Amino acid sequence: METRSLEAIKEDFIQGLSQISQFWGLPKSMGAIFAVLYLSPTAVGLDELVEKTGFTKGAISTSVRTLARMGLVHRQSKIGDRKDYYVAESDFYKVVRSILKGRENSEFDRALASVKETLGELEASPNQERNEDWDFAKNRIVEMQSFFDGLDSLVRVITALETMNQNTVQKVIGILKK
Amino acid sequence: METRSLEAIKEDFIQGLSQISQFWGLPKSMGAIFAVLYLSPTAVGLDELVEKTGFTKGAISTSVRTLARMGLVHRQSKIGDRKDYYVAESDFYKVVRSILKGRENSEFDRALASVKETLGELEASPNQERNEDWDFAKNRIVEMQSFFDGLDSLVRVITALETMNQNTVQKVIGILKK
DNA sequence: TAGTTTGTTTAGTCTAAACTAAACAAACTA
DNA sequence: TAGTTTGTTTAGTTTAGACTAAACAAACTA
Repeated sequence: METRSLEAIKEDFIQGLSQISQFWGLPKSMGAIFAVLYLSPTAVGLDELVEKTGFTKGAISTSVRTLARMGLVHRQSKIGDRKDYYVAESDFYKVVRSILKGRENSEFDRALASVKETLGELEASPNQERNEDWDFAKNRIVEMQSFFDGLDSLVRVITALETMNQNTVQKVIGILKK
Repeated sequence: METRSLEAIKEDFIQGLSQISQFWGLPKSMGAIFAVLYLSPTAVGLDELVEKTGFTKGAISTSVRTLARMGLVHRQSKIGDRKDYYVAESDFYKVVRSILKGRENSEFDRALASVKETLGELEASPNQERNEDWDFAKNRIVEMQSFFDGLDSLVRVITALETMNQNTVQKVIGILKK
């Protein structure tokens, strides 16, 4: 088997995370940036990110801020240096919880609220509208609500956890298996 | 409060699910189609979906097939009628498992495989490449692997479940809380 | 056979948003 | 003060992919 330089391998990794990023509907630049930071033992500045990823300053600037908002990277300052430096968050469980937390006020919740609103409107319908079709729709929407409420409780519990790690996952797996 | 006709309320619900669909990076048409089917007590044909959603035949045809592949809708035939009819899957837990199952051979797994490949290449590096930078990268990628492996086991267990319902979720929440 | 009724495929359009290049702003330095 | 070094914003380009319109295919019907 042919062996390759560490730099070449890192470049492949960057491409890989870019693909994953794009698969999840996120900008490819975000995956690339995270990949660079994740494999770097030291904090990395914006200009170095430009160099390593091939994106422009503007793209990096906006993407890295989004990453920071999601909790995937952290911004650092060095004393006597006005450059910003970035490091990757390497605790993925922390990342998961950070992303779940950022869910509030999101487009997602607004859309879900509209589903809840549908239920309210149905219940406010005058009696003569209440045929079998109405009953069916009402029941369906109530079912959907209760599913989403379950998910919501789950997310709430996860974000409230003080710690979360491999062991947490193992415990859950244990419960599900039996 | 003003009351509205059942049809008007349904239209709002269709818009709501279209939004959610788009939020998750899926075509809006998929959300709209599912909404129509979900609120319909009877199976619905392609032409009726066109009418109720406002999308063209082509769009409905492709979107509804994708929905079927994901397990969100089911195709039905009526004897002596060569039209296809569709119904919504109303058990969302079933949907979740169906989606998790369909994960194999997906773009996601191919990307993850490339991460695994990165690890293989690192381990095949000649000794003179192995400085602190190499060590750091190797450890980081091993950590990432183990996170994804944990997720993978979890998904595997979920897809293997014979049943999954509100109660399952409640049990998990119970575990996490304590 | 030609004509219908259905669903699929294809070629092209339109839109959203990621990205580039360059102007800008802010904080420092000589 | 003018000049640097940094990050951000903006105007415009590019691209991906959802969607439309129309051709097509397949299965039936007269």
